[in-house]
Amino acid sequence: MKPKETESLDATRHSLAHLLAMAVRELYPGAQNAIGPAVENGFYQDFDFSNAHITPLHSPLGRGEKARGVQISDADLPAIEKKMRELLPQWKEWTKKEVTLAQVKKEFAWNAYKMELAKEFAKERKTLTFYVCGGFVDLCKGGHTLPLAEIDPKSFKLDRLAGAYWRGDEKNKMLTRIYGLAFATKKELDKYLTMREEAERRDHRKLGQQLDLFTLSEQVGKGLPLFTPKGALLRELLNAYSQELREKKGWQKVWTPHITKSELYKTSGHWDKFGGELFLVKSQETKDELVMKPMNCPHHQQIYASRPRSYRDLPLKYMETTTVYRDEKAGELLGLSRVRCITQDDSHTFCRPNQIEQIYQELIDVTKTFYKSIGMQIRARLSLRDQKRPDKYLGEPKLWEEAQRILLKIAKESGLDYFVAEGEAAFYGPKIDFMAVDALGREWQLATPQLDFVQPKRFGLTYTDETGKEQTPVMIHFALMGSIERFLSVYIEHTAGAFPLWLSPVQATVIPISDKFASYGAKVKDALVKENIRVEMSDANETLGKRIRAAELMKIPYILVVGEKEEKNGTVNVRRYRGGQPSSAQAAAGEDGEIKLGQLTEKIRKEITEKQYEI
RNA sequence: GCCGGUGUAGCUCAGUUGGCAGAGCGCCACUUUCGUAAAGUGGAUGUCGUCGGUUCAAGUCCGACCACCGGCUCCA
Repeated sequence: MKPKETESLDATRHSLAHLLAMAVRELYPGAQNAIGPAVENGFYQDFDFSNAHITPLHSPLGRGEKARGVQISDADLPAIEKKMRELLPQWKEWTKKEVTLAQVKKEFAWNAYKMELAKEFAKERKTLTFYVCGGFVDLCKGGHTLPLAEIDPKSFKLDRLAGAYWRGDEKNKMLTRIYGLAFATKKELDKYLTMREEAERRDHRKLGQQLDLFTLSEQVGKGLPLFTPKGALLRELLNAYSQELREKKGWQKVWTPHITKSELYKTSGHWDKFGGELFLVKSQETKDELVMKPMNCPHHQQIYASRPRSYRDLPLKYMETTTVYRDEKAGELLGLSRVRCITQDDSHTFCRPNQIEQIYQELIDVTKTFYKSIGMQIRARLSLRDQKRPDKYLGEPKLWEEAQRILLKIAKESGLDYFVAEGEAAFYGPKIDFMAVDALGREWQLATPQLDFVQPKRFGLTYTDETGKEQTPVMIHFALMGSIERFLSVYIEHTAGAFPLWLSPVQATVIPISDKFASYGAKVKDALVKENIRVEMSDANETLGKRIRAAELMKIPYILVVGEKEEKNGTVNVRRYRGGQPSSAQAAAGEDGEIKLGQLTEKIRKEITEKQYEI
């Protein structure tokens, strides 16, 4: 979409927020409306219904019996939407009027929220303006271009109800927010709704259940997922690959415990920042104040500090896949995407400043390879500190500038598609975030190499340089997938559960046409097992169609049908996931259809080893 | 945490104004042995989220709690 069109669409969305306010105030006299900007896909308006009542005209229930305080639910949205459409034709022209605070008070004395804003704006010496349309007056800074009456009444829709704190502050009163969706045309609105349905179909929580990958138990606790054999296999395969790629570049596994004295995080600086998120552990034997580890960097630094280091030892590359624990707010937990036990494929590298570039290059290489193998595109976000708020960050400004200069150079030279985001840096250093783009076009922050000059200094880490002087090493944090749980939530939705062959928990299923061919089926299965291919054989007690359907629903990449013809020729009839019944043309091209057993195992083996992305 | 919604069989869901808890899939048994997305017959399956209240009678009405879902920066 061109910027100009976006602009006018936003103006329309903002205007619709005004219309929404009018509709609500007609149906619920006394309802106070608050803010109402355009948002990503539509608009919203916050309301306080505590002084509202339903007009008798619209609801006989409202008559006197509950004069004050109305509760509304999703069921009321259609009526409000209908009212909006009714009012729409009158919204022909926008009139702007500059007003004084006194005039605002005269119009909006009943609306505490409008008054609060108006008083504030007056104090800031902003010009107060009214915008009037369709006979509806509202305090507004403007931005209305189109006569609302001209839009397609079907191009917008009220979406859902939500609670929202007044001005986004949880100390304030919670208002009822009504969200609407609006697009330039009905067609685009429908397209968006279809996309959202698709996202729902791909919801990792749903697929996790359908494909038997993980489960949540009330008895275990919120945000603590349990992985089934298939899910655990997925985790292991991904992690093994993540570690294998780094192992090839010199990273070495280390191991650290899951609980630690809280002292460690006081030294690292995490206590002040994340103290509230720590799970506390009580020792019955000692007086130690223990916590579940929320991250691994301090532990890895203790390994570094365990003996004197020379510049010849650097870079020192540690990696560890381990679970850390964070006590997230209950309302923020969600499937696998927000959990309280987070498994990181973590690594920490200690190096000299002049080695940073090389390490980054290695990490970028690893990242590119990994994401290519799983079929996701990546983009890099260069996260720098907010220039205006230096107090948010630890460390000397000079080190920051140097670090930011280095990262910018690396980003430019890596050939990565990158963009700069100010104010997104970690408190201890700038970083490059890799954003993965999923099948629905959504972007997710996953892999993140982060440069850290602060922690090594705090822990007093040193190495002896070639002149015999003590120096502080630089530390680079890096997790390829970030958190495996969160990564899986994204990846399940990206693939809709149809994983590439090398990651499929079950790679092939053998389906003998009938019991008569079960022994040949077993032979085929054994041949695949011998090649370390994950294969199952279905029980011939069900009809062929039903077994094929079951295999398709479980998204098994290779469906191998064997019957009389196959047994006689020593072949297998290959049907790929979602490929339908193999045609003779495919067979001729050597793709699906009849294929010699030996050729099949070779073909599958090769596909697995090459980790080709094929869904 | 807060606002709104939902909670009935393993899964997806029905259950009118309060009156003997249901369907499909799955599961189990038997029959069928099949050539590419659901064979047939029969059977088992429930603390209707939990606790309390109203009632002759509660899945249904009232209250509290729990879990899950949508949302809570984007300043008229």
